[in-house]
Amino acid sequence: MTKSYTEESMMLESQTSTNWTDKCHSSSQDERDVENTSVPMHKDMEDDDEVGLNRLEDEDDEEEEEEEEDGDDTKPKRRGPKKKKMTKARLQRFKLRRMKANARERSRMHGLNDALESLRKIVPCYSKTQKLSKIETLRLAKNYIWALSEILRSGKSPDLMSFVQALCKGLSQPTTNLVAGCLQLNPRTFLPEQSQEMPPHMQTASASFSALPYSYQTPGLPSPPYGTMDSSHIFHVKPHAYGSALEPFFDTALTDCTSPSFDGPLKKTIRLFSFTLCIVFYSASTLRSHTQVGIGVTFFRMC
DNA sequence: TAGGCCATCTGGTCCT
DNA sequence: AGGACCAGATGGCCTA
Repeated sequence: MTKSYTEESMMLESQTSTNWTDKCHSSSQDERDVENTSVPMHKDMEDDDEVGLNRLEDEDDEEEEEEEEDGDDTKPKRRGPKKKKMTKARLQRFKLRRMKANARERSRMHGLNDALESLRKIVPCYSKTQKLSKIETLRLAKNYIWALSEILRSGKSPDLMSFVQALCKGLSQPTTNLVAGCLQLNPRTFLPEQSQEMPPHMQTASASFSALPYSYQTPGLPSPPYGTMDSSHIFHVKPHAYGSALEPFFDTALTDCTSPSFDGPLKKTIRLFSFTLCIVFYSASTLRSHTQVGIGVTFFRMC
C-alpha cells in the first residue's frame, strides 16, 4: 500500500461521501481493499496523482489493442470481444472506478436509510431506544397507510382494537409488542388468535376505542424501553388540541371531509398520508431485494 | 451458537 | 463513458 493510493482513496471519500458517522469505517474499508491487492503503485502517481493518471491512460491507450494470446490451440477460440489484458494501469483504473462506485453505493444506501428513518418517525410507533427494523418499518407503514385509507374511505371512526389489529397485521411478535407498548395496550387484547382465550376483564377492555382510553394500563405488558406514544402521534396532531384523543379528531376530520378545502386535521392526515406513501414507495422499491418481500406489489394492490 | 439484521462490496443492467 | 439502480454475497454485531 503506497501513500498516494491512500490519499487518493481518502480524497474520493471526501468527494463522494456526505457527513456520515461511519465515514471513517467506510474509508478504511476501501483502504483495506486496496491493501489486499498486490499491485504496486505506479511511480508517477506517487509524485502527482493527476499527471500519474494521465500517464497511465496514455500508456493504457498504447496497450489498448493488446489482446490475450494464450497460445493454447486445444481450447476453442472464444467468440465475441476478446478480453483485454489487465495491465497495471488498467487495474489501477478499474480499482479507482470500483472505489468511486462503492462510495456512491454507500451514499445511496445512506440516503435510503435516511428515508427509512423519516418513515420510522411518522409511523405510529417511534422509539429511539428500540428501533424498528427496516422490514418491520415498511410493514407497519403499509398497515398504517391501509388503516388511514380505510378511515378516509369508510368515513367512520375506527374501533381502537380493529385499528391496532390492522396496524399489527403481519408484524413480528416483538414489533407487535412494541406497538402495543406504544399504545399502552396488551397485545393479548387485540391479537385475534389469542383474544379468544382472553379473560373476561380483558374482553371488556377490547371494546370500542371511545370506551377504552388508551391510558389503559396493561397487566401483562413488558416494561419499557418502549417508544413513547400518544394519540397525537398516531394522527400527528398536537395532543393539546383535543381533550380526548381520537374521537374528536375523527369528528373534525369527517366533518372536514365534506369541505372542498380539506382544512384542519384531515388536511394534515392527507398530507401525512401522501408523505408516507412517497417514503414507503421509495423504500419498498429500493429495498425489494433486501427485504425479500414484495412490499411494492402489496402496496400497489392496496392502492 | 444459530438466526436476524445490517452495512458494504461487487458485477450486471439500464439509462443519459 | 459514467452514474443509478439492483440483487447476490459476505462478514460483523447482537440477542434469545
